[in-house]
Formats: sequence, structure tokens, C-alpha cells
Amino acid sequence: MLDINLIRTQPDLVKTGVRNRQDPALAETVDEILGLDQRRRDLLKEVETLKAQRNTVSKEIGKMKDAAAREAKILEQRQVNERIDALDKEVGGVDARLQELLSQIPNVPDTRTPVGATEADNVIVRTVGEPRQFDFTPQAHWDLGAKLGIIDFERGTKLAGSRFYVLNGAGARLQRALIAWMLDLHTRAEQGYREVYTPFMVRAEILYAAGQLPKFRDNLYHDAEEDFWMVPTAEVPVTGLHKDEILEAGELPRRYTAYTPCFRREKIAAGRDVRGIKRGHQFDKVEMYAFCRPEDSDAELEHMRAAAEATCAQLGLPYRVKLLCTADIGFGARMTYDLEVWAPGCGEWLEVSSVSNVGDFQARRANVKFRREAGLRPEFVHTLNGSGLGLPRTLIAVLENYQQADGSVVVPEVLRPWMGGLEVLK
RNA sequence: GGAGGGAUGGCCGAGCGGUUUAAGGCGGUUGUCUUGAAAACAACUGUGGGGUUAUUCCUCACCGGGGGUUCGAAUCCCUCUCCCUCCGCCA
Repeated sequence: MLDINLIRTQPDLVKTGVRNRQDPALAETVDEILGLDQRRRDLLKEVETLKAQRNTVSKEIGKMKDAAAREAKILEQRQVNERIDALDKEVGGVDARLQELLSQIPNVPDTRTPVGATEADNVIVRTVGEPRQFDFTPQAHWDLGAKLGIIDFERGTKLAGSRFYVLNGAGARLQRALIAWMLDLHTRAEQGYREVYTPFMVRAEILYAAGQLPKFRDNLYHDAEEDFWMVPTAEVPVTGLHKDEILEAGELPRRYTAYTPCFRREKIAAGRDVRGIKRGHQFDKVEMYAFCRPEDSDAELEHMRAAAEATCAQLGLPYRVKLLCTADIGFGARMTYDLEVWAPGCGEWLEVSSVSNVGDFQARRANVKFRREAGLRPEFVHTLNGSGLGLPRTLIAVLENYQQADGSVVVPEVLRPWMGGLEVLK
């Protein structure tokens, strides 16, 4: 959610933003918002004057002794109340429309976000690590995993249908090792994230606060009976953690890391990426999240990007860092880095992390503020989120990068303590 | 699942149709006193919106959320959420 004040004072900045996001029609929405905002303020002026009068008159009535005069005053006030009701109704209508339109306007891209027309205009910032040279043809994880007996696609389908799988034995343990190792990495002092375990089902209002509703309703799983919503990412419950709170300036930045399963319908992508474990309705992810002061969010983005990079680097996976262009950044993001790891078996770069500075866009919606100093007005915090990392794709990259000619897979050194010392999956 | 009791400012806690401009207390900030601190005393101390600006003042809304009754609602009615106590069930 953008600040109405920003739209009021710098409409051209907002319009340029939506054009750069390749959504020029929204520029007209900005104009409609400006009109509604003016109308709203005009109405408020009128109705509030009337309400001030009513408050005065009501007090007078309370003190009146003469019954006839009192009755006359009450009748008179009834007339005024009709006008107030009508105006209130109109304000309500204007307000609802205004909120609806306002919620359709995406965040203004950061000046450093490259302007681009398609995802082809994303900028590769750097590539780290050399893709390994194989003296045999590397297998894709769906072959590798099936032959090792650690990924069972048939039984996954039996249990829940397409896009589901079962991790078996060392495969299940490898994923658990990755999760535990990642959480331990992010909670170390130099990264500074606090581990939290949150509900995996939340109320609708938490999804509104995180910006998932109403826009992404179709991608969410929902229990109608209890009105519980399955989280599509840990970003949702962690954003909600400080909903309607005013934080102390001294406790910022607040960094959180959380492991959750993520549940997504993936309707839009039906038919794409059906093979393997790259995209499913249920996947695990370790997420990083930060609440910070506005002036610190640029640095916080780099800190989080570095934390995500460290995860890839310490696993020994070749990866590259992409700076997303205006056409490809998410709705709430001002600036986003994507991290992609190389998967030699399926022969593609897999997005394992997306690290974004959301500015005050989400904080405004979730109403998370901080107080700079005692006595000063609370201000909105900035929030950032990033994966650290998504599990299925990291698992793919580990299996495919560490495979050997005989179909066995070497366990990356850093994971061995969580694997009971196991060195090779075979 | 059943029965009952609650939700009021940063915290505690009164108010249960009209001098409430939400009492009182605690905490906090500032000041007086003091070499300094404490104590005492005094003042100030919520959030959001709109207007105004001689930067100060005016105004509206908010007593868990939403809706209603009324000239007037923290107070009455409806509804939802959450918390507590007891019973039942249960990993």
C-alpha cells in the first residue's frame, strides 16, 4: 500500500513507476485516486462541521428543563442527522473505492532497479563458482533420486496427486539436514537472525497485512469451515508478528528466520515444470525477514543478499546474482536480487532465493511502526524478505552437482554433521 | 463439544444513557528544590483522519472488531474475535 500523501504530492513519480513496470493503465488509476481523494476531503469538511454542531446541541439538550423546547430541539436535530447519515454513507463509498484502487498500485521501484520491458532485461550482477565439468553425462535429479530410492514420485502421486512426491530415507534426512544447517547459519551472530516457529495456518487478516490477499487469493489454500489459510511463505506469519505494534527504535533492526512448509495452488503455472521436484503444491523453505529503520533498508538488503549468498557458497554450489528489472520485480518490492544456482542435470539456473526491499509498503498494510525517540510520532518501519533458501531447488542442486559417475551423490561437507557423518548417498 | 466469566490509554483500574474534556494510581518526560541523586511538589504525557498555520490552534473518529437503537453510547441491543475458569474429548 502506498502513502496517499505520496500520490497526492508526487503523482508523476508514481505514474512513472507503474509505466516502468509495464502497466501503463495504472497511470489512469492514479488520476482516479487523486479525484477520489479530493472528493473525500471535501465531504469530510462538511460532515465534520455538522457533527461538531451535533455534539454541541446534544449537550444543550441534556441540560434543558423545558420539555416543549427540548422536544423541538430534538426534532430539529433529527433533520440534521439525516444529512449527516447521507454524507457518512457517501464518505464510506468514496473511502471503499479509494482503498480498492490504492491497493492496486504497486510500490515505486528503487532508482537503482534497472528499467526493463521483460525479464530478459534483468541484470546479472555476478556469477560465483565455476559450473563443474563432468566426464560423464550428469543425470537430472528425477532419475538420480529415483534410482537412489530417495525420491518416490509414484507414491507421492498415490497420496496426493500430481506435483507431490515422497522423500525417502537419506533423501528425507538430507532435506532435514539442509533446513537445520540453514537455520543455524542464519542465527549465527554475523547474520543475526532470530529463529521463530510460527503457525502454518493464519487468519485472512494476516494475509491482507502481508499483501497476499486479495490479489493472490487464487493461489492460496483455505479451510472454509474454520477460515484458516495455509501459508504460501513464512513471510506471511513473520510480517504478522508485529502487526499493529510500535517498536522501540533501539530494537531495530529485528531480523527473523523461520522454517515453514509453503502451500501454493500454482494454478497459473499448471503444466509447467511438472517434472521433478522443482515446483509443487507443498514445499519447504527457510525464510529471512527484517524490520528496520527507513534509512537502514538499503544496507539491510545487502546484508540479507549476502546471507543468502553465503548459503549457496558454503554449500559449494555455483550461483549467480541477478538484479531484477522494473518489469520483473514483485508488486510490493522496490528492489530485488534473485539468486540462481546451476543445476547440471536438468541444465538450468534454478531460482533458490529472491531478496527484496519492500520499503514501507508492507509495513503500512500491516501497521508496523517504530518510535524514533520518546515524544516523537511513530513512523512506519521498512521490511525486507528473502529466501534462505528454498528447499526443493537447493536439494536438486546438491544432488545434481555432487553426483558421481556411478549415480551416487557426495554429501557436501557442511551438511555431514547433520547426516550422522554420512559422506556418500548410494 | 458443553456451562459460566471477562476485554477500558504504555500498565493497573473506576465508570454501566447527558458537567467524562474517560476518575484515580503506576510508569514516562520536563521543571522546581539539591553539589549530584533520591524524596517531595508541579506541568505534560494515546492513535488515526480533516482543516488551519501568525508552526499554533480548531475539529472528527477511536473504550477488543463490525453493525444497530438514540438528540446524545465506554454505558443499551445484535454479531464476531480473543482471553480466563470448570466439565468432556484428545496427540
